[in-house]
Parts: sequence; C-alpha cells; structure tokens
Amino acid sequence: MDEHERTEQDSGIATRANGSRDGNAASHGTTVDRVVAQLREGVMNGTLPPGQRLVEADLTRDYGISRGPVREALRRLSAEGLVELVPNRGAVVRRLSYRETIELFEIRLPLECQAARLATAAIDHGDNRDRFNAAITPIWSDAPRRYGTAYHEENREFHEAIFAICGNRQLADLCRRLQLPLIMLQLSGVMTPAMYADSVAEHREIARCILAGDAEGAAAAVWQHLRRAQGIVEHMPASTFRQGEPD
Amino acid sequence: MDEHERTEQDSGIATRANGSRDGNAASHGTTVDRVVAQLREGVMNGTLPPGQRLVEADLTRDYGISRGPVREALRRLSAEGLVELVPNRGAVVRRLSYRETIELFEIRLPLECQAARLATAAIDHGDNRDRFNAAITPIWSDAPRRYGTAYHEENREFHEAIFAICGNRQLADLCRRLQLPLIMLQLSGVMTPAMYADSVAEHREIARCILAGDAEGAAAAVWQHLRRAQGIVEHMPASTFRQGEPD
DNA sequence: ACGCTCATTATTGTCCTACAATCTCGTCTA
DNA sequence: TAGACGAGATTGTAGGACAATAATGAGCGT
Repeated sequence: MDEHERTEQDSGIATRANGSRDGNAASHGTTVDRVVAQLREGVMNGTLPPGQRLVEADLTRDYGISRGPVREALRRLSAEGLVELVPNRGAVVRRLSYRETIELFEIRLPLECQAARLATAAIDHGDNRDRFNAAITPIWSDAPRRYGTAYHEENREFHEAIFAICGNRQLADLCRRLQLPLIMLQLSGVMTPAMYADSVAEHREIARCILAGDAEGAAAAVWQHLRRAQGIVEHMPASTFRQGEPD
Repeated sequence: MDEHERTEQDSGIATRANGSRDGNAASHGTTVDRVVAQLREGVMNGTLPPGQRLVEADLTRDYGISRGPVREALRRLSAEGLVELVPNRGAVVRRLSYRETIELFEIRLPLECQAARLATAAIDHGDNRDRFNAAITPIWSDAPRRYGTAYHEENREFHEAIFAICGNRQLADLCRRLQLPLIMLQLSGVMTPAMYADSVAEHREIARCILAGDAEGAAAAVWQHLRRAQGIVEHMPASTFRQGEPD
C-alpha cells in the first residue's frame, strides 16, 4: 500500500504521508527532535530509499523550518548511521557496502552476546523477569510467521527485550543503533519460511538460557543466531549493497 | 528544470566514498573541524576539566567564529562522548559516574576481544605483521615504566596497534571512541609500579597470541587485561566520579 | 528567620538573510 | 574527442534578532 508517490517534489520528503507511529516524539520534542523522528521514520519505512539525497533547502521548505535545525537533524542522523554526510555535497540516506555490512555484524556479534550475558545476570533484579516474559510472549506462538516487516518487528522486539533488562544503558543504546541500519529491512526481503523457523527456534533457545540463568549459553545462542543472519546477508545479491569500496 | 534526478536511488552520490583520510583536521579542515580538534585537545590534556561548562557565547568569542560552527562542534563532541549536552542548559565537559564507567568497561571488554580476534586473523594480510611488530616494540622493553601519562601513551598505542590491523574500520573507530573517555587519564593517577608491570606482562601475552595466530588466546588475554583495569577503577575513590545517578 | 512567589538574567533554540567556498554539469573550444 | 571554462546548485559560515527555557536572586508574607 505504500506507493511511490514521490514524484511531485524535488526530493520527495515524506511531508506527512506516514502515519507517525511514534507520536510521542512530536509532542514534547524540540523542532530538531521532530525532524529527526520524521526523517528516521522515512528511512525505516522505505519512503526515503538508500541513496536518496537530502538537500537542506528542500527540507527547510518541506518542514517549514530554517536551515539551522535541518542541519542539526542531519548531523544527528549521521551520528546514528542512518545518513551519510559528504563535505560540500550534502546528505544522502546511507547505503551500506557489503563490507560495511559484514563489519557491522562483527561488531554486533560480541556486543549482543554481552548484552545477553548481562541480561541473564540481571534477570532476577526487580521485575525484570516479568517484563522480559511479557515482552517475548510472541516467540512462543506456534502460528506461522508472516513475511517481511511483520516478522522483522517481532525480531526487533525480541532483541529489544534483552537490551531493556541488561542493565547497561550505554550498551543498550549502542546495540539499538547498530540494529537500526537498514540491513535488517533488506534482510526481511530475502528470507524464506524455513529461515523464519530457524530464527524463531534460536530466539526460543536464547530466551530459555536467559530465563534459566545460563549466561554463557545465552551468549553462545546469540552468537549462533547472528552468525546465521550474517550468513544470509553474505548470500544476498551484490546489487543489494553500495558498490565501489575504497581500499 | 532538469528533472532527471531522483528517478531511483541512483542519485549519483551513492558511489562517492569518503576520500578524506582525516589524519588531522587542523591542516585543511573546515572551521568546525578546527574547533573540534582544539576542544578535544583541551579535554584530553586537562585544560578543560570535567564539569567545565562550555558556553556558546564564550566559544564564539574565543575562537572568533559564529554560533553555527560552535554548536555543530559541540554536537560532534557530544557524539564522541566527550561533552554532555543538557537541553536549554548547554554543554559541559563530560564527567562519568561510577556506573557509567563500569558500563563502558562492559562494552569495551567484548569489543576489544573481538578486535583482537580479527587482528589475529588478519595478522598475515599485507604488511600487517610488520606494522604490528613495529608499533608494539615498546612493550618488549625491560626499562622501568614511567608513571602517569607516559605509560598511558604506551598503553594507548598498544591497543591502537590492534585496532589498526583488525581490518574492521567501524569496529576500530568505535573502540577508539570508547577508549577516549577520560577514565584512562584518571586511571593513570592511581597506578602503582606493580600495576604497570602487570599491564606490560598482559600486553606481551596478548601480542604473543596475536603473532602466534591464537585468536581465542588473544581474546582471553584482552579480556583478562581489561578486567584487571576494571578492577582498579572499581577501587578508585568515589570522589573520582560524578555523583548523583539519574534513575 | 524561613519559605514562597515573582521578576531578572543568562543561555540556548530557532529564524532570517547574506555571502563565500566548493562541487556538478553542460557547453564551448582547440 | 579531450579539456578548459563558466553558470548553476548546494553547502559552509557569518551575524543579528527574537522566543523559550532554566537559573538566580529580590522581595514578600507568615
């Protein structure tokens, strides 16, 4: 249902087409927060495809704000890794090269393992066990998984459940930022039902270890989970990635 | 007028890799780069102590530039973790709480282990072995270590040598950013000669594993190395850290 | 004296305009 | 055809202005 009806404006910025699922940011945020949220949303839901240029002048017009906040929003998204800033050339929605994608997995692997370890250690602090159980209920469902973004969402929420109880806010933030980048979206496009099944089984194993207090088991399960995902990415068509690596 | 852009994601820029070997921004960098470099320098050498306020108006005056670049420099340093941005209050040189410090170690641990693994795997690519050997020669010296910043520098360069050959630029950048934060500086103030000896011995063990191709051994050695450093930090006086945790 | 409200001040957030610096691209020339 | 060149597009920076917000301190009543 999301069309490519972006042929009217120069840079096709999603003015208001998206249904702003996270309306909270718009409420008390500053102008910059609002713009960052909207641009992020646009990138995540595909309205702003990788490689799309983000011209300051267009953004000031589309959002009705001045260049100051626009520039700051772009820097912030750049720090998040969602857009790329080229000196004197402006910002474009980031497009990962094959190598960068693998590099991100090499970072996520040990990091999410650590998050799983810490989550296991903290599972009985406060109401962590209850919150964790509540957050991961979907993974126990035997209903067949829906394709694409639907499962992508279940996956994201499962990992988020781990970050949420790991007790290390900086680690959690870092993991979230590394998960954002759009590989996941592209990933959901090439997954087969069998792959979904594998993924769900791995989620269950991870959850089992965490709930049982087996930190190293959880870490190993996360490692295996991400390695398999990395394997899928490695077999994606070259056209998925940005070409022309330096080096 | 010309309407041939934005047809797809091939808006031309995507293939433009960053050609900037950003060795040192001071040379041909933009205004912002210059300010960032100077402020970073000030934070690292103690001219700007933790907690020091960085008021935009003062900086515009001191550096003779307008507010735009000043603001951008502060955001960039904030992304680096060197300054803290408080809404409507401005920027202050970051001061880590005890908990934040521990959290950073929990991130560095698995990350630097991974860097050591990757470095071991890449030790025989290109001239990595030669470069690595050249960079770590100081650790083999039997001369007694000098206190304080002198050893701090040797330590930093040793870890840098690992990052440099690990083959994962994003991981290396991340590790560097996590090392920056000023714990290390404060750390060098409380170390005894025995601690220096331990640290050097651990460096040698790490180097031995990497050169011998023992990835897991190197990872384990890095783990132990950082755990010991973390142990030292845990026993530092409370006054070292920022008080008053949010939460 | 004490605590509270309220004006004052300091500082950031945003807008505006303008110009310099740099990049892109089409055209013209040799 | 290759290369120089110039026009247009876009970012980088300057400078001034005002609004929004948080810290400060004075005055007030009890």
